[in-house]
Amino acid sequence: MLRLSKKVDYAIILLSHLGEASGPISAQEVSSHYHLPQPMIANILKQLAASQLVESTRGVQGGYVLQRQANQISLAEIVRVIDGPFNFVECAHEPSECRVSATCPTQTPLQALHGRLYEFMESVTLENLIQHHELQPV
Amino acid sequence: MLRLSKKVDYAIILLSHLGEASGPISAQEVSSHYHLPQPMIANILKQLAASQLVESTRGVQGGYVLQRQANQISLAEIVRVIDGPFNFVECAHEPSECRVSATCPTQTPLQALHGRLYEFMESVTLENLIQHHELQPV
DNA sequence: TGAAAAGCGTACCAAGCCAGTGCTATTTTA
DNA sequence: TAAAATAGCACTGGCTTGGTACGCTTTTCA
Repeated sequence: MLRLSKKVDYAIILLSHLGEASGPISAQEVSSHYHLPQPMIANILKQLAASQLVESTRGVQGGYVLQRQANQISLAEIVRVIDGPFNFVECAHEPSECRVSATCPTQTPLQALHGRLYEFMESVTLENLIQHHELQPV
Repeated sequence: MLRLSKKVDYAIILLSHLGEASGPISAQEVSSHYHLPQPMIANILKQLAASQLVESTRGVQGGYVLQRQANQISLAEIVRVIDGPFNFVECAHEPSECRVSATCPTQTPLQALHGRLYEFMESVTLENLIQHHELQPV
């Protein structure tokens, strides 16, 4: 639990791969390179394209390239695009949906915690993930 | 996604409540105080007791008390006890279960990321959550 | 001594989510 | 015009999560 979804894992791999390539890469290429299911990969790339993280070219010799530089793409953004908004605790975005928000003794610190994690994930870029850089402190 | 499970949320509330109480608190008391389902609360307290986070006393006037001081209980431990081992990425504990571990370009940095998050969650104590303390940097 | 208050153990279930699939249409190039 | 690609859907099976049920033991107290 509390793990990145498989789709996010795949997205990170895909984006890293694109980040290191020079030309457009097709879903087919990536899926055969990593032995991952092609339809899955294709779907994720579609999502990334719809969210303007990658640019797509149709047709023969088409494929995907990063739309921004790797140091301009944060882990938080990747997660958000694939899995939807990041909610470490329910009350972070929808306090009204929490049954105990009126009496909850830990709401404030949990929201602070959420903020800290979010900043952390914002600070980690695709470039960090590609280059095996030491991750800088939060 | 990437959120604490409801059970962990409840566990944090429970433990905070116990941390601020003087005597043993029963499942009944907590559930009526926060308007949470009693069987759910009882189950979580059982788990916490089985994991030596809280101490239980049976019988009339029985209930639960923290077994350690609030500054000796980390968020990581609460999550681990309720949800099982924390696996931000699959490869953090079971590289063999990852289909692409041989060729994955981001394994090392993701594991580093996992380590950073884990340390962070280790560093946040129940006391922090109770006292609305500023969370210290990672 | 027995009823009530509390925890213990374990099994169970329904709804929702996630990983993965399928299909058809469109675009581009050779 | 065929082949290689993306685009846009809709669908599904299985696992996880949140929550429930039930019978048992321990302790207190009238």
